[in-house]
Amino acid sequence: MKLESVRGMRDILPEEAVLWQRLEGEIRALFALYGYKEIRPPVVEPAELFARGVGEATDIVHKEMYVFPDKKGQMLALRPEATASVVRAYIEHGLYAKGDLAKLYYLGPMFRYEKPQKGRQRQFHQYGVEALGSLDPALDAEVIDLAWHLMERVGLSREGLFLRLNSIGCREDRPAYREALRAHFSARREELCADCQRRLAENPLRILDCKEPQCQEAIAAAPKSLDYLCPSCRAHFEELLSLLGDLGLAYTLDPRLVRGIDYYTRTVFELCSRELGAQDALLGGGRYDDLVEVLGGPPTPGVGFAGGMERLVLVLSQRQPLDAAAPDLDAYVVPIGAEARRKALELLAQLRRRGVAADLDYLGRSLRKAMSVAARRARYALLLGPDELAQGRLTLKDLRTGQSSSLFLGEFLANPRAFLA
RNA sequence: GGGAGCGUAGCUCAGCCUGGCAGAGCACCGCGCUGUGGACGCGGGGGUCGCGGGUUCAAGUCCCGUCGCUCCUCCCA
Repeated sequence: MKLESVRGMRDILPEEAVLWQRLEGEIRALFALYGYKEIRPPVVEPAELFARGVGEATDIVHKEMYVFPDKKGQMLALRPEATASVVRAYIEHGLYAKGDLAKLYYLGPMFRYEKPQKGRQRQFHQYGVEALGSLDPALDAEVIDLAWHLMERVGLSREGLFLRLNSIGCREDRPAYREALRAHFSARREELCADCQRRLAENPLRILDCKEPQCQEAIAAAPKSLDYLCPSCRAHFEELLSLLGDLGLAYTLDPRLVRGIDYYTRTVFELCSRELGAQDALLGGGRYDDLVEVLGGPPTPGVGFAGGMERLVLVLSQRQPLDAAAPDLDAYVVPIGAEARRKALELLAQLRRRGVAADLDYLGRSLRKAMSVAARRARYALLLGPDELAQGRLTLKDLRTGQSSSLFLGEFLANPRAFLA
């Protein structure tokens, strides 16, 4: 039997990994710029954490979570998202007792058992931030500013993106809104699709998300969560909109935006790309003011977002195809003859100790072939043959211009950087 | 979970409809050029045609199953 990677879990090969490294670097740098510190929770957690945190009834937990017993029968889960883990760690280590906001970020693999397709894998990677401990709408605005800033930083223009924004209110507002939706849709039950008739009983909020044409009219006429906000939630949302205006950040109010995780309260948002297909959400997030308490900590509000690495890589690489031929070395050493090769190994070791990225041929290729590899991988070739050995020199060839020059080995090694501009 | 399309060389794909020697381009290796890459020419290596079963004198081609990928639905990152 041929061994292959598990369905929905793919290899990121060196060519693509270059882009991943660049993105991860920019993400870390930007998060640090906003005062977020990295946290690395485990990939495996008690299954119950997600059942309680994300919500037993959500698709993510109910249908898509990898759950398995360990050798003692404890039910574990591969994390389907990281917010619940971060909050668990926040409570477990008493981070709320440090007397300040906890601003945390993470980067890593998540797992959901779904049908794989473009922009959706079973093992995928998310980056995200969580700010725990303040209800200030300025923090919502900061998180959204960070999201926009990150997109700009990695090279995505504002024109190709749009931010969907909504407020779904706090837990006091929810029952009244749910009833209003139920009343509205019950009256028009006949025009709803089969799925939505079922949702009517289970969770009428979900109907807003439906894309069936036959449901659109009823959805358009549905009561909006914004009309059911309590005075404090309304004030919070209005302040957020005003702050976004000050920061010049575009948004589209979307009364249909509900999101698929139970812990959200008040602000919810998604940043989407116009250049992707069905899976167009690059990142999504919002407030979760009850989550810390639900997971056993002191009442603590929180806000954050999570973005998908794969989707970012997808958008970026479809605008700018990956360059497989990009040189990865400063210099390629090309020895001629057995004696020169011994000397070349020594030269190579010294170059690397001086911070010069260098390599040589280990496949016994011909000089011609070695030069061709050199041209592909490095800007400079360092030739070392009997002639050079006799004089204590080496030949430096600039592979871009084709110009060669002869240098004394000692002089070159004293400061190789000076010759490898 | 439901629907559609596609799996042939490392990569991109042709061949399948209408069964009859497994192909092209790129990449790789060698030589022309034994101390110098990109161009050119000549030559070469590489394949259980995704996997399993069936029909047939004969299956890459037709049928069934299965696995994988892609798209839609769904869900979301």
